[in-house]
Formats: sequence, structure tokens, C-alpha cells
Amino acid sequence: MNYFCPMSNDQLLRSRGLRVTNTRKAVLQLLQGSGKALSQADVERSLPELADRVTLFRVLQAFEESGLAHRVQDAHGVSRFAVCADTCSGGHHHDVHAHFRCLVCGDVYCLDPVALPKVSIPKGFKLKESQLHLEGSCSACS
Amino acid sequence: MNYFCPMSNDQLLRSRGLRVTNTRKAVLQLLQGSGKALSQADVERSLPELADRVTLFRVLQAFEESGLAHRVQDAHGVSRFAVCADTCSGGHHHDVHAHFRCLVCGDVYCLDPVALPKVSIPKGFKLKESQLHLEGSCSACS
DNA sequence: GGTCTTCATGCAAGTCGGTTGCATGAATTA
DNA sequence: TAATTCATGCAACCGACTTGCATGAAGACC
Repeated sequence: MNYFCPMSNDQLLRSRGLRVTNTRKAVLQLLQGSGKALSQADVERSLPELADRVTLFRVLQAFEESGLAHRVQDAHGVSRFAVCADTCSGGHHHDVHAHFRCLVCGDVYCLDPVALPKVSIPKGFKLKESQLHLEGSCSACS
Repeated sequence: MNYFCPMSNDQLLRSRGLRVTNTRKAVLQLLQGSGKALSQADVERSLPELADRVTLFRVLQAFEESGLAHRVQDAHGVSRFAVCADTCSGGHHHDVHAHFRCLVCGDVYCLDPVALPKVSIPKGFKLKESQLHLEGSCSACS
């Protein structure tokens, strides 16, 4: 959230070219309130009867494509979603913030951005993005 | 491969407590010959009629658990396997080498080990392992 | 407000990777 | 060679992910 430039979630959705619907507002609010990345199954559990599985799938997909949220995989390869920083723009996620995966409960947390080391990649390879994943146990599971 | 201390694949399998079978020898050889990490589907395509899906699943699982190979997820969260360096031991994969994911063809390549930056993790969290994933396009897709 | 266009949703169905139980067969051991 | 232990194949299943199509709602325009 930007303290100096508050924007309602309705405006936030509209600014990304997304229509404002109950489902999208609820999911967006849920993602904002959660301190960690949520899977589609998490959303279904938190907001039962809100919408069809396919709808939630498409809502999360739309959030990612529009830049409202970013996708990160948990330890089992399942996609989880977290709200982006305000600097995010659709399709471009250049801020390299690390993620922490708890190997016990499976939760994924976004960490502060880190300066990644210079890695030499093979000749002809083109680097587009870097991701740093830390694994261990979260405070609740330690 | 260790140039100074060659070990046959039969010995390699036996040294990890695994029985020597045609399927395991073929999969091990395939992983060694491939310069990149392979998914189970890759193995099935490369060695059709070799063995049942479940057998390949369990062979790759046994390779990982015994330390013969390590598992890394591709851009879609699908597991891929690559043969470990000789220093690997069962269940312990402390060598932090980076991986490069090609976003075009999906291939995953093992890179040289890198010194990871010191990342501050939240209070109460316990760090066990770190992974660095680079994404972009490989030489064939660039 | 009413109408129209466009997009969001729900339902059905299907794909794919991953996984388990159990019976059978092969590799190792004695 | 016989006994034991482990590897394999088959069937079946689960969960995450995905698409097509018909319906309904959101936004735009008058």
C-alpha cells in the first residue's frame, strides 16, 4: 500500500483494465491482507462459496497478467500469488525480491529485495530475470 | 564425471544401495549424457518402451533420495532431474549451484556454484537451503 | 434509466504430473 | 539352487491446471 497515494481497490482494478466484480475485490482484499503468497486452493478455503474454481483460476491469472500480483511456486511446484509492490507494472516484474519457502507448512513469504551476485551464464544465453529462493522453516514451524 | 577415479555406472548404482537393472542403467546413462535437467516426460520420450511410467517415477525418485541426481523445478513447476556432482551424498545437497531456465523451450541447465548474498530473513525463521534460478532464453532459443 | 457491447462467470469436461496398493518378477544373498 | 528382498507393471486415483461454450453482469453510450 502506498501511504501517500491511497488508491481504492476499485480504482486499482480499473487502472489495470480489469472490471470491478465481487469476486475480484474479495480475492484482491484477501491477498492484500495475507502476509504471504496464497495458492488457488488457499483462496478457495478462505472464501468458500465465493466463486467457481475456474473463475478463481482466471481471476488469479488476470491479476498476474495485469501486474496486480506476482506468481511464485511453492516447494511442491504449486503456484502461489502475492500482491505486487506499487512499482509493478503489467507483465514486467523486474524487482528481484527473494522468497522464503517453509518446508514444513509449505507457506511462501516475500522477502525484501536483494542484490543478486553476478553469475556467469553460458555463451549465447540471455538473462531476463533472476529469482532467489530460500527454504527452511517459518517462525510458526521452527 | 570424475576423470581420475572412473566408476562404472553399475558400481555407482551399487554404491548407493540401488540394485543394478536395465531401467536404472539406461536412465542414469541418459541423465549423464544430457547436458541439462530432464523431466520424467523427457525420459519417457527419449527411452520409449523402456519401462512403465510408474517405474520411471520411482527410478528418478530413488536417484534423488540416494543422491545420484538432484531435482529442480522448471518454469512450470515440473520436476526435472540432473546427475549430481561426485561430491553429492544421499539426502544432502549442500552445493548451491544455480540453475538457468529457458522460458522458450523450458529446458533447465545447471550452472556453476555461486556465492549467494546474505539475505536477512524474518525473526524466528530458520534457513536450510538456498536456490538461485536465472530465467531467460538459452543459446538455441535466443 | 435503457440499450448494447464486451468481458466475467459457471459448468462440463479433459489434460497432465504425480502418487499409492498390490501382485508379479528379477536381482542379490546365503 | 533356494530364499529373500527389492524392482517392476498394472490399475486406479488425486490435485493442479486448462479449454470451450453458454449465460450473466459490468461498463459505455445515448
